[in-house]
Amino acid sequence: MAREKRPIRRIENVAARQVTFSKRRRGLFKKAEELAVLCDADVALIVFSATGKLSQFASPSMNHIIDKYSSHSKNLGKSHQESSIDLNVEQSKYSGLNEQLAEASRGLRQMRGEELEGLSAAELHEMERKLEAGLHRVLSKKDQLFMQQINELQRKVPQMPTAGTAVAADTENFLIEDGQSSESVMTALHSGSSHDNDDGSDISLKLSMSAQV
Amino acid sequence: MAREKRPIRRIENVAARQVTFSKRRRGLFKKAEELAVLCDADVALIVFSATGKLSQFASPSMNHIIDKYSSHSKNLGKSHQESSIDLNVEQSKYSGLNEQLAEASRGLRQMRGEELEGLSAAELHEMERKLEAGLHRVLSKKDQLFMQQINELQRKVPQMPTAGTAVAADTENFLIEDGQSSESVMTALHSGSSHDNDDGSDISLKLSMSAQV
DNA sequence: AGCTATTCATAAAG
DNA sequence: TCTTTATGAATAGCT
Repeated sequence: MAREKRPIRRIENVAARQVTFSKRRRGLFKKAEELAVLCDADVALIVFSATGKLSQFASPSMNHIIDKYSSHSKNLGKSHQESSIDLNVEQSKYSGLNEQLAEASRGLRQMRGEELEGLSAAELHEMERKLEAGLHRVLSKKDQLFMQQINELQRKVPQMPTAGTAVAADTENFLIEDGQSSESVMTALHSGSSHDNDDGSDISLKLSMSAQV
Repeated sequence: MAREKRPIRRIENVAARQVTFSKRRRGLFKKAEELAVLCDADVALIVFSATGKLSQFASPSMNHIIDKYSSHSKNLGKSHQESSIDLNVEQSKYSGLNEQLAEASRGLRQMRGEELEGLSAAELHEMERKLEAGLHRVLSKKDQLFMQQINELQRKVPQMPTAGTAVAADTENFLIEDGQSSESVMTALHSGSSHDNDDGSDISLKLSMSAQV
């Protein structure tokens, strides 16, 4: 779609392939979300680059859709039905807990900025307020911690001029730097960042019923 | 992309939504396949129409990619082995529900900036990063929402000078990546078509269970 | 990463 | 749904 039409076959040049991958992946994910939003469809997109990097998008959530997909394809023949029933029974026992957990997980995801699709401007504003409040407390706590450490060091090394300048406590030069996070807007589902699973403990079990007409 | 730009929000008119769904779904699948071929990537795309019809595309195969995805979603189990195997693992998870709920709740409280006492500077920094990321997404979403509303109003009131300079609502996907090596083969699978009678006949009730870790 | 020239995708209408 | 057409988007090749 540009200076020249590109035949649809594997791009041999590695650099060119990577560039094209980046550009097209972006476009693909954008269109996936547009389809989900415009047409009220459930969409899940998983992409592994040739080098193994994962990108994903899901609306409403990857787990939801994969579950739906699994149960959908099982209708095609397995004696899966019985285990399904068992599971449902099993599930009802815990539905109370499950709901609580689902709600907590949803709260966490929203705090992370995921799953924002359905929210109104007012609700978004409320989220913003909460996040800012939380951020403020975390920053305060961090400052406090640094201050403690600095004071402690100063006590140990009284020779050092207590210059207030040293206190600046540029709260930013610490080891963790993640720099790379992606830019932009949009609610996509994501997981697995480079050095830690954003809170790997996002477990949710939910019981849902929906009627689509 | 045509006679007029269509704002990216749910299409209310059922017939129009259906038409758009058909067109865009075709385009999306085409691009998904092109990405897989051109860039030697593993791609899985699952789409459920608003009426519950399934369409799918997968580069080596859906199972291959979902498995890869599952194991990629590191640590703790994945839940979607259903297509492959164990439902037993699922059950064993029930026993830990309480713990999981407790942990999720703790996560929420920490996101709110409570209970920060025990954390190290590095952990605080990480919390800060997460909160900022979440805040950024929320703000972006809010901007996006406003933009939509403004655009909508401007379309309704064309007399109004387009003063606002319709700032490009930079809508992008948020993808996060992770490394892992892999090889890829190519086998495309594609199925699905739509034929929904939005007359309100296609009714489906579903009961689903999902566990996200 | 940005920039165009082109090709592609698609909204509206038939 | 399929076709046509005008127009907005995506993107290949460069820098």
